[in-house]
Amino acid sequence: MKILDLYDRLAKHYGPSGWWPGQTSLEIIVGAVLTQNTAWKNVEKALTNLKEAGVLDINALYNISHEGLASLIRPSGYYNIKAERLKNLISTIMETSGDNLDDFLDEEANTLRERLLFVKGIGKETADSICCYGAGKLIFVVDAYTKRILKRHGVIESTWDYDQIKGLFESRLPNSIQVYKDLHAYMVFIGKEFCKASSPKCDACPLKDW
DNA sequence: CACCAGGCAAGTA
DNA sequence: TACTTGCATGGT
Repeated sequence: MKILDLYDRLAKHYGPSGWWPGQTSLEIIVGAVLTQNTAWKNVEKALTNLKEAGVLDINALYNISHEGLASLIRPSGYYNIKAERLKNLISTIMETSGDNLDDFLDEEANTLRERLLFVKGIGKETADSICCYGAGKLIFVVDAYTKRILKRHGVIESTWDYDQIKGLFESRLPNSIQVYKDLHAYMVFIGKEFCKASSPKCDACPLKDW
């Protein structure tokens, strides 16, 4: 099957992806919000600021002011709206599980996903990143690169929506969290390097004759 | 200088 | 359903 072959080729080409770079589950979920439409390098600066200020902590994030939070995450861009989104997420965690993030994440996969999607500012990609990388759930993360790559290889039509593409991967991949994590990362690697919207470099692409 | 980065929500037609 | 726009910093 094509999707399995896709994983095999990329795993051989790249090896372990190293994603998600976060150390703790809290760092991963905060990073998931901060990286929305933003380069990871800028997210790292924001995360460093949060750590140095001692607020990479559920209670601290719950108690910090909007202005204080916004100023710390400034390097990751969209700082006002992201401060709001982080506050919304932290509030939902507090209301659901108190300050126990592990309890919040230790929930049936689709229940967790729906709780996350209910939060204003958490869309499908961010929710699924939190489920997959933060909570270790077998939920495949779809992004714009993945859609473009599959479309260019004739696997899908442009009418396919997010959940259809997610379902395609989940129905074809083995039940391995490591496979889910690495394959999404590989799709981003390929998208950035070889499958850009303008000036794609198909000659050098590892998926040339996939 | 232009363009992109590991999106989302709200508004319009 | 399918576009369009605002949100904002930092790297290439």
